[in-house]
Amino acid sequence: MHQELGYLDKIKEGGYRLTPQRQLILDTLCQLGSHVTAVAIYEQAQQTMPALNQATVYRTLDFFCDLKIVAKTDITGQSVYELLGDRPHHHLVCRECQAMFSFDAHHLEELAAHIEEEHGFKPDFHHLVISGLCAACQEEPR
Amino acid sequence: MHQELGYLDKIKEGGYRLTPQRQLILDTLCQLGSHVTAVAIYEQAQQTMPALNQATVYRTLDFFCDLKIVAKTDITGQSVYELLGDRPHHHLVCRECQAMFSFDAHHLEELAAHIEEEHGFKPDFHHLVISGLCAACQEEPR
DNA sequence: AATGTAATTGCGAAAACTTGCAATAACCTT
DNA sequence: AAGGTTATTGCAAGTTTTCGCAATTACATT
Repeated sequence: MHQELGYLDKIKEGGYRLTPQRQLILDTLCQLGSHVTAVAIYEQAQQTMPALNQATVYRTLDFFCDLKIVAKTDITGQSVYELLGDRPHHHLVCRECQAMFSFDAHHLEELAAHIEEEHGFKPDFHHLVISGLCAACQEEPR
Repeated sequence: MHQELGYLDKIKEGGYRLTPQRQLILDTLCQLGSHVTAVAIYEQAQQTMPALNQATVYRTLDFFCDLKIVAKTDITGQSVYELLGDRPHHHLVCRECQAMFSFDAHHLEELAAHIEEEHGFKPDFHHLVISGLCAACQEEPR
């Protein structure tokens, strides 16, 4: 159940340190689930560690993004964070109702091939956000 | 040469007003070229219109994004803005050297078809940013 | 177990961005 | 051309996010 161990390894491997703050923020991300704001994470985590600083939360989230432990996404003007599992996945965000859907990475493989062929550029595709109109909102008149 | 007219039409069509501020910011975007920060736009535009306010710049850029006149992109933690031409295009950003490359939208058509088929979701693909490793940086040892 | 080194934190201040509100001005109608 | 309506601006205050620096502390080494 706890794949958190994998995250801890990633931190250690890079020669970085495993601090209580980092563990706490990781736990909090697990607890709060997907698409949480930095402030929400801060408020929740602070209940366990009152001395925790906002700046530390921002820095830690940034750090996790660099390690690809966490993805930062801009959803309709809000920055939200989310733990990335082992398997890369992507998001479809409806521009009307803001609903989010996940979709698997395998669709992107041919796109990746095209890009690499034409531009010599090797895409990462860690976490893509595609905006559009969901099925439900396509039905509605307005 | 001046496709700015097209932009002006877009504004009018929506029932919005064409103010000197909006014209100025549009001009400034043309002048400064692609991938400029809001602050850079403000500083440049202010030389022509000293009373111009920062908040107006942010609101105007947001407004242009809604009208799809401008795209806002997060490049390595910085928000940058760019005029969109008639033809949608997308960006490849190298995670090492931060170089940017454009690529045409037509590659995305089959991806769009897949997504629509499987999820009933109609993607927009106005402006995608794909991170990865450019040809030059793939060569380099580190 | 004690020590040294360098990554990480907290703090305070700054920068970046947003928002509510009253005043202004674009543009539609006459 | 003048007037009315309402979108848009400027201002000032608020919120969110970043940054420099000194103090702390994780962890490798002894």
